[in-house]
Parts: sequence; structure tokens; C-alpha cells
Amino acid sequence: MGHVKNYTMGDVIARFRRHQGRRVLHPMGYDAFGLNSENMAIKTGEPPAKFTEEAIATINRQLRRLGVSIDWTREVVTSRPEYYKWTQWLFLRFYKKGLAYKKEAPVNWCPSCQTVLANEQVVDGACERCDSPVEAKKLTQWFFRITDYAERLLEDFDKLESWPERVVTMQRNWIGRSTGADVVFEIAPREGGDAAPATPAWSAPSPPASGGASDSTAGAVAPPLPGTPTNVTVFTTRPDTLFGATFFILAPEHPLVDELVRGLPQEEEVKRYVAKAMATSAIERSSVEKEKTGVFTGRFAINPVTGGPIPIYVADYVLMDYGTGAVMAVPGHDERDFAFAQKYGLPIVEVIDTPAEFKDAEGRLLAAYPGDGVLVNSGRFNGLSKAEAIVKVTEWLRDQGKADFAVNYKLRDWLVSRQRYWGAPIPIVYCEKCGEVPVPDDQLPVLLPEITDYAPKGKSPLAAAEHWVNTTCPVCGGPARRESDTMDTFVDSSWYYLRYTSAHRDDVPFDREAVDYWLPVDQYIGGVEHAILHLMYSRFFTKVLYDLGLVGFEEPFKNLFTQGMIYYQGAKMSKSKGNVVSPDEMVAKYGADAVRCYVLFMGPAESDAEWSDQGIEGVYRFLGRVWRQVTDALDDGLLSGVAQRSGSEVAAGSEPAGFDEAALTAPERSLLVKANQVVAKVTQDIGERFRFNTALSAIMELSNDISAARAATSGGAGKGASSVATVASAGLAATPTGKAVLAYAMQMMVRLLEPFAPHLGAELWERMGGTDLWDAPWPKADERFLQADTIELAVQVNGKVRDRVVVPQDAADADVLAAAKQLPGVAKYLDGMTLVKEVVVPGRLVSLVVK
RNA sequence: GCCGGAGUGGCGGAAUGGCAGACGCAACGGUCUUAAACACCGUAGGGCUAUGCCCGUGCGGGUUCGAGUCCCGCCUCCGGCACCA
Repeated sequence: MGHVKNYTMGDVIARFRRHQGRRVLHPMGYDAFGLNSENMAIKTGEPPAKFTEEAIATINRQLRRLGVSIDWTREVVTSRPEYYKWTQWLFLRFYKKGLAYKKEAPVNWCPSCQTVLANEQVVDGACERCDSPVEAKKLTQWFFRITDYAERLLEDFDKLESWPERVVTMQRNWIGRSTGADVVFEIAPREGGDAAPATPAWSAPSPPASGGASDSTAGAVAPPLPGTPTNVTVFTTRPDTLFGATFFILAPEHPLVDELVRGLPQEEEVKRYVAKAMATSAIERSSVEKEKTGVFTGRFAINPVTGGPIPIYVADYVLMDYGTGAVMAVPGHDERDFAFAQKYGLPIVEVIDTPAEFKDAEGRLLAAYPGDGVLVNSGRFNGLSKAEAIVKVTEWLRDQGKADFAVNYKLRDWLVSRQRYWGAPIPIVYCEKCGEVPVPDDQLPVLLPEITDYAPKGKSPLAAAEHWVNTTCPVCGGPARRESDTMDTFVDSSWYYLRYTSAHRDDVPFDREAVDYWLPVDQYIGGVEHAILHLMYSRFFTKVLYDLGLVGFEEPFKNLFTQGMIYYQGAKMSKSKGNVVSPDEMVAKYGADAVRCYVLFMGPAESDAEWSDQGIEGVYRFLGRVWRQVTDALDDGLLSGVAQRSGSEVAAGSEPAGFDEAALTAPERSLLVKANQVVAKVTQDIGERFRFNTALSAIMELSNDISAARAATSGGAGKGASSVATVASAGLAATPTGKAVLAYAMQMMVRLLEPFAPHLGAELWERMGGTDLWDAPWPKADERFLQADTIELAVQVNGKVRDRVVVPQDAADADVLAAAKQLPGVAKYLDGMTLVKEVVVPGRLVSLVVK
């Protein structure tokens, strides 16, 4: 049902814009690689392509049945070779630009899916697909250098027209930019002289294992000398608190740990601690509630501002993959460090002037104070504010070559290789002589081989397809092996919107002119579950393609709308829970139009909503009523002639507005006003507000008013018309003008309803004498009939409504006041009082203040 | 803990600072029907000393002639992030 809502919304907008004369590209595509079909294949041994194509056929049929106006000639399926050829082609463009690279790193491994996962696919330490706890595994994998784009991904939020604030916030948090300084801490020599060990374990001036994030921030900080480790760089957001750094911590995985403790009495204990930390699961280790633990290494670092030695600990609350995997600990002003210092009896120094409520009677800190304040106990920097000190301390150390300003991001590079069959093969071969070689463009696509065993066994099932893996090197013609990993399916979906513009081109992935004409996407609709993954990856792709000169814009989706989910029986619909409402069944029972209208009538499109079996009945009844209203009126001859004429006029692009205002009776005018008000409201609700529920409400009101007017025409006891615009409750007379007004109102009702209920709309339209409603211009409200000629105003005395007054729509304020004061319900409150203030809000109310 | 969002009848929800509860569901009464279903007409926030009046949009204050809406302080729920130095 979620899909039904999504596509119906898109369809209402597409139809609406088409009526307004726009060229609309409303396409459909399938993100078809991935585990759904692959798991079926593993179970049955039949190829995943079979299940994929079957599923596509089903959804195709459902969408066609719903009457969604999709341009099927542009259909895109990411698992077909004509599409993934270009996914591979784009991978190679990334590769040649240095944005796709291979490295060995600890990665997230899902033991159940038997594949690695991107950071974004790990939720609470578990696999987002199957909820299995994720394990850390050291593997060589392919990455996209998304961290190079961290800054632009943040800046370009400005280039978006309308995105939900929360999606922007989620991405911002995920990128996690923080500013501060990289600071170098010298390591004090071992006691009794630092006899350099024979083979230093750590000698690399290479970037830390976390990858790209910190590459760009290395600045002027000197890399450690090859050979003996003599210093460690830390990232801190609080260089102002350096004087309070009383100890130093390395992550258990830090490459320096082994070397530091070698041969010391502490070596055994440290190694035991590190081994234990590695064995702890990610979820457990990252729990905030877990007590802080750590172990002293026996070594000391030199605080660069005080020159004093501070003990180096290894503690698992320091994460290897953020910053440099090492931190300076300032227990006075960091809660975590405070907890650690208390447990291990380490000194706590106040260096930011701290409010009394953080201290005991003797002035000792009872808790870390992370807030703002003036520096104390910080030598020459005493008296500076936090903000000033951050700059001054960093500059001072920078001049000595011991620090520099730095920016850090939480965002990591995007791990794109997967050890699965059903994905686009990574187009790389490994040659004994030439090494890693990209597959030449003219040899694309690298087709998936036909295999029989799809089960993952810790490596890609492709690896077992010897006839496929063994190939020849494109450079030297010698023996070579294919990369057997496939790409994350989010790679496929990061560029599909571009393909819509050139779906049939087999010489390019997309045509530059075509993408620049159609894109960026004017209106994108999706669930919030894509807030980070798909939407951030697509933004990244677009920026890379822009840099490559392949597209002329930097953001893919100008306007984003995140639709709410549909719940049933209190939970998200899911086959495993058995609480599924089948679109097919609903369409069979109520028809496509009722299903379409109901999913939009349930509530605001962006909110979650509960499917109600009675709710759809109500909408179904409404559509039945509209049907009978129009067909009955036709049967009674009330629409004859008039409707035919207006139908053809509309088709020709002109509006039927030939009503002579002076000749209208009150009920006639009243219904005309209602019809025009509803035209204005529906236009605004669809075009500007995305409030389909209130648009439908307004059409229901129009239908109710038409009923009321009709009831009197045919002699029944009319229901009082509900509209504020309605003054007289009498119905329309069966005069030519009365009939014309009725025809006009019904015709508007049908036209406004068509984007929501296209089948009903088209059928009624033809019966009324029109043709091709789908292509007719959108109705325009007639200015003359937007306001009733008399209006009813509430009259307040001291803020309470005491009576109502009916006045001409254009009455002068003075006349309105005079009339208001004479109302019996008002006069009695004015009697004997002094009038101190009079307010007239035109068209709204009158407010009198008395004493 | 931090960052978002939301609290309105029995229910889904409506309301550019201007008559709270539109529209719909469920409910109740009626018409039609042998009967039921369908359909149609009508009633419906709570209360009272009922032709009138009082109370009412999570709680407490404030601004305003007037607050569901704006401001301040809380409470609750939902979502995201969470030892990110």
C-alpha cells in the first residue's frame, strides 16, 4: 500500500501539471538487484533474474490497474545488462578519477547475509536487512571516496528548493562535521633510554585506517618519523582545554600500541585488554551505559603546552575510526574523561572557570563542565574566552609546528563491494603481470555468468564460476582473474533518474542535453527511510558527474517530499506479521479510484496513517454519490445542451463563464461561489500545499452542496447547504439559468476529481459530452464568484462571540459596526458600559471591547 | 544525553493570529424495504439552574481586542543520532 500511496501522489501531481500545460516526465523504474530475488534463488536454485522479472510484471500490472499515468516507454530496470553496463561504465569513470579505490580495512560483516555492509546499512550495530549483529572483519574492499565530497554535501543544502528539514538534519548529523585542531603529542622516551627496537611495527606516514576523512586535514602537522614512534597526533575540538589534559588515550586497535609496550612489565596486561576489546561486539562496546575501562601502558606523552608528562592509557571508549584513534583526555571538561579519571584516580584540573554547582565545598569538580567560560590555570591564556582560546592556543602551537586547525567528519568512505551474486559485477580484472586493470569500455557490460549455486560462502558466488573468473588481461593478453565482488545496489539507484531521460540510448548512459533539459527532478517523492542512504549517495553521484562534465547541475532532487507510512493493525504492514492489505484485493473490491482516493484522504500525505477498512468504504460511497449525481442529472435532462456545450468549450481551451451576475438567484449564485472557491482551494492544495486530504474534502463539500441544491430543484425538502458562501437554503429552480449553474458546478466537480479518480472522471466527462479530459486545461476560478455577495461576521464583545451579523460583502467598516451594535445579542452586553475599542477584520469578524 | 517533529471529539483529521472540531469514519434517530443490504434525510465536544450561560485544542504562565496557532517554562509520545574527543 505504501507504493500505491507513493505513485498515486505522484500521479495526482503529474496529471495536475499536465492540465496546467507543463510537459511532464513521469517515469518508472525498478531497483531490481539485491537480496529479494537472490534469496529466492538461493532457496530454489533458479536464477534471480526469473524472480525479478516476475516481480516487475506484477508491479507493472498493479500500477497499470491503478491508472497511474506513467511513461512506460522509459521504464528502467537496474538488473538488466542494458542498464548495468552503464553502472559499470560509471564505476570506471570514478575509478579513473581516483574516487573508487581498494583498501584493507576493518569492515562491517553480516554473518547471515554473508557480505559486507556500508556504515549506512548498519543500524544499532545490526544489519539493516536481517537484524543480525554485525561483526568486524578485516578485508580488502572497494570504496567510493565520498568523504572528498563531505564539505560540498553540506554546503549544497543551500541549492535545494524544498527538502524536509529533518532529512537535511539527518544528513548533516551523519556527515558530522566538527572543527578544532590536530595537536601533536611527543612520546616520552622509555625509562633508561629509548633503545630503538629492531623492527618498528609502525612506520607509516600513511593516513590513518579510517581513510579519507582526515586526509584533507593533515595540514602542517609533521608525520611521525619512520622508525621509532616519537609522537602521536590527536584531533580535538577543544584546544582551549589543553592545559587540563592530564592523560592520553589510544584506541585498542591503534597501530602504535604493540610497539609502545614491547618489553615493558605492562605488556601482558595491555595485550590482554586489547584482545578482550577486539572480541567485544560493536553494540556492546558502543553502549553509553557501559562502564569506562582502560589500562596503563607504562609510557608517557608530553603535554605540548605544559611540557609535563602524562600517562598513556589504552581504553575502548576511544574509537579507532574517528580522528586519529587517539585522544587527549581533559577530565575537567569532558564527561567521558571525567568518569575515566575518577575510576583510575587520575588528576582532574579545572581550566575553564566553572560554575559553583559543578563543585563541592572545597572547590573540587564534581562533574565535568563542558560549557562556556573563561580560561583559568592556563598560563598566558588565562582570562581568554573559550572561543578566543581555541584560536589562540592553536595558533601558538602552530607556530611551533605542534598543531594546526583541522576539520573532522564522522562520514566514512562508502564501501561498495558485496560478496553477492545478484548485483552489477565490478569491472576490474587482476593480471599477474599488469596488476589491477579496468575493463575497457568496449568490453562492457561484464555480464553475470550463469551459475547454479547462489549461496554466499563468505565470498562472492561468482568466485566459484571458474569459466567466468578466468579471463585474459585487456592490456597484455595474459591470464587474469576477474574481480568477483558485485556492487552495492545503492550504486545502481544513485543514477537511475538520469537514465530516464535517455532510456533507449546504447551509446551513452544518458544524453547531456536531455538530462539538462529535464533535470534536476522537480518533485521527488519517497519514504524517510531513504533520508541518508539513497538520498545522500545520489547527491554524491550527481556532484561527481558534474565534476566529470556529464551533467550540468550539482543536486539531483530540487524538491523532496517524504510521504508517511501506512500502518495496519497498529504496525507497519509486513508479510511476516500477516497484517497486509493487498492492493489487488482492494482494487477488486472498491475499484482503483476508491483506493487511490482513500490513500490520499487518510490524512496529510507526510504523516503516517492507519489503514481503516471502514475508511475506504466512506470514500467508495462518495465516489458512488458523485456518479449518481451526474448520471441522474443527465437522465433528468438537467445537463442537456448546457453540459455538451461547456464540455467542448473546455476541450477547446475556453472557460464557460457566461453567467450574467445580475440575473442570478441567491441559490444560483451561492452554488457558483462554492464551485469557484473549491476550484481555488483544490488548485492550491495540489499545487502548493501537497494537502490531498483537504483537496478531497473540498470536493466532497461541493458534492454535498450540489445535492442540496438539486434536492430543491426536484421538489424535495432541501438539506441546508453547508457552505459559508451559502445564504439562502432554497434549491435551484429548473430554469435555464438554474440548469446552467448546476451543469457548471458538476462539471467543475468532475474536473477537479479527475487527478484523484481518473477513471470515474473520464467516464463522466464523456457522458457529459466532453472528450480527452486527461488533456483538458485545469479549471480556473472565476474572480467574480470567489466571494459571496453577503457575508456573515461573528461579533465579539470582550473576546467572546455574542452574535452574528449579515452584511453586504463590500460594506464599509462604519456600517458593519453600526449593524453589529444593534444586534440583540450584542446590545445587551453594551448596555451601561463604555466602549473602549472597536476592531473590524474585513470578511472575518467584529470585536468590541467595553468596560 | 543531543537534534528534530507532534500532542485538538469515540476515531482519522480541519482551521493566512479572527466563529475550534471542516470533511470523513464509527454511533444514534428516521425514510424506503415483508426484512436486510444499499441509498436517502436528520442528530451529535463536555457541562449546567437549557429560549440562555459556562468550560473546552497535553500542563503552567505571558503577549494581544482576540491564541490550537506567537513567546517563556514544563510534561508526554514519536523519529533520528548517540563514548565522534
